[in-house]
Amino acid sequence: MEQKIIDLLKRSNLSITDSRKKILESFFEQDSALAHADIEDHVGEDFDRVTIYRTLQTFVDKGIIHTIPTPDNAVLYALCKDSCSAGHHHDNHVHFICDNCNKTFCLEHVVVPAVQMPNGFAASQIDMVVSGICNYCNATT
Amino acid sequence: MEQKIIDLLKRSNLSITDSRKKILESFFEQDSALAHADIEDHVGEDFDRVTIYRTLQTFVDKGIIHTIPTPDNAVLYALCKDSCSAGHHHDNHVHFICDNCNKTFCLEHVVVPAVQMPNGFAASQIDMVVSGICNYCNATT
DNA sequence: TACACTATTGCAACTATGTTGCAAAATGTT
DNA sequence: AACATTTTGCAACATAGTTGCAATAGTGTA
Repeated sequence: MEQKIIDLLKRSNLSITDSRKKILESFFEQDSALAHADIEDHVGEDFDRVTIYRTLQTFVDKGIIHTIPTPDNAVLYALCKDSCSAGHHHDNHVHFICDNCNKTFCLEHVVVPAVQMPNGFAASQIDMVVSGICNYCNATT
Repeated sequence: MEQKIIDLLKRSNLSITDSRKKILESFFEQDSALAHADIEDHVGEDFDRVTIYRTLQTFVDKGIIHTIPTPDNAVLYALCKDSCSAGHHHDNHVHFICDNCNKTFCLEHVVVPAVQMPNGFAASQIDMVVSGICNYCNATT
């Protein structure tokens, strides 16, 4: 784990710091997307709020994580797959928010469908967020 | 216009107040969706910030307006079509954000397509936000 | 390993956004 | 017009996010 994280930082041309390691760790330990507050909880008092903001921004810039739009307007972050590179996200999958456990997942294999735009409108990016009940909650109720 | 607004308020079982009239007016004068800040600009110093928050919330509850999720996590509001009623929004159209003029539009006639969910996931609501260039900006550049 | 250079962090202060309780004012009803 | 009910404005508070700057830690080089 430790080595995996260090490799990822090196590959992204980032220096290896405690905060970056700890924050990336949060993402690897969790299969769902994380809000800023979740990360603050995970890293505890070790790091300043501002450091977390800046670190997340750095990770987004380098293509390590991506942000997820949510209907309730909270900012969520999730790990990018390997096909993302600095400044160029390949984030065309559907995101899923569970109404029960409130976790957000990247449905990596569900591609956002194309839609026919009205005359004059040109689409460059499409975000699709589905909410409902996730597979874990469905299995346990 | 004045009468149209009063009728709408009456139909929604809301009392007719200056702030509600002025805020509804903002929506009727503008064909695109409005952020809280836009409304604050439009109504000027006439009303308290808190009043605007509460009025918008009331309108959402009564099915007069609906919120739009945006990728940059700003809250936007737009008028509902007549098919919306209190507590029951029929908001299954696609929303469009122009990268040029930054306005947000409801594409009333573009219905959100269905997507195949992975095993175990049950969808109850789907939000789709498209960004690109709107018809007005395309026509004038 | 020690040095110097650069990048990163923490702190403090600030802005923006949104919420709550309560008293005052406006609205609707009789 | 008088009353009961809503709605509003104010003040205070809570949360989220940003910026400048000095202190600190990380990196490459000798």
